Amino acid sequence: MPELPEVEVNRENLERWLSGKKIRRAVVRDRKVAGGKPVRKLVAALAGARVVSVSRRAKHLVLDLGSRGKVLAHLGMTGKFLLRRKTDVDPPGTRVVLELAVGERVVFQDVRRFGHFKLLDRQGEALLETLGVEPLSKEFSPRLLEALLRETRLPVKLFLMDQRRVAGLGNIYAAEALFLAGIHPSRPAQRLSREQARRLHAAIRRTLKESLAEARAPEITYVEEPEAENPFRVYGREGEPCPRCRQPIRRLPQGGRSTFFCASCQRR
DNA sequence: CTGAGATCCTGGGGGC
DNA sequence: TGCCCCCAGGATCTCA
Repeated sequence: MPELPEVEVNRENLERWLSGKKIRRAVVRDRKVAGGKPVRKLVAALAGARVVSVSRRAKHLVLDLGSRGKVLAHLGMTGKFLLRRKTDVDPPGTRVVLELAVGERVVFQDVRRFGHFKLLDRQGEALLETLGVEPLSKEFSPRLLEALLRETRLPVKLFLMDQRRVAGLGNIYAAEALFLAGIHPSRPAQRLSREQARRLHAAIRRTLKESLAEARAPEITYVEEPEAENPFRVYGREGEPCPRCRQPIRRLPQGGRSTFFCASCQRR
């Protein structure tokens, strides 16, 4: 579920909580997060390290520990970083604890354990190098998107989810962007017109920026917690009326994932 | 290269 | 109420 906007908000939080701070001690509660690599090395690198900065590349986070190296973190499906104070209990699913000042700690929580928190090694660097263009960067122009689309006949939905082409979109924002652009998710990437490429470019930026703003907004907690309502236009709305034409939203399996779209606004 | 399917993992929801 | 099954999904791998 965490895609670019959610990962960016985690980065901003970490930057605030950790940048310039010293990690007194680190505890890895689940060795799986370390990606099969020795936990001792990770813990040793973290203990006593000062965090220089926290950056993001697509859905990956990089904690710069200066001379101690770097940590590569991925939120997987359910990962998030939380700030805990003295008396707070670490939430279920806590995988890593970074102790800061007395009683203050940053926790990596990941219930479903798809996430990673590991030292950035050669392999990690190689992985980062395979990533495609950042969709919110200046470099990501309509022309560049058009050129990338020309490279493959993949259905455009799968194209958008391929991190080696455009990096940071997942199942949700790929569907949302295609809806905003009025493009059918099965359409081969190669066959988008220039105009469609331009619209898709604008739609990607819009949906990411909107969600980023939303994710940044401090959550309002009500006494009686109302079920969070679905903030998306088509995602998770099978059978509900399309916000534009009122026709029912349809669900289409693609690459083992569900794509939600409007068959009337997004023609083949 | 392309696309499908399995895998990892867990909690929540639906059905009975 | 309780149990089972299925689903969700990011990344990666195998297979046709």
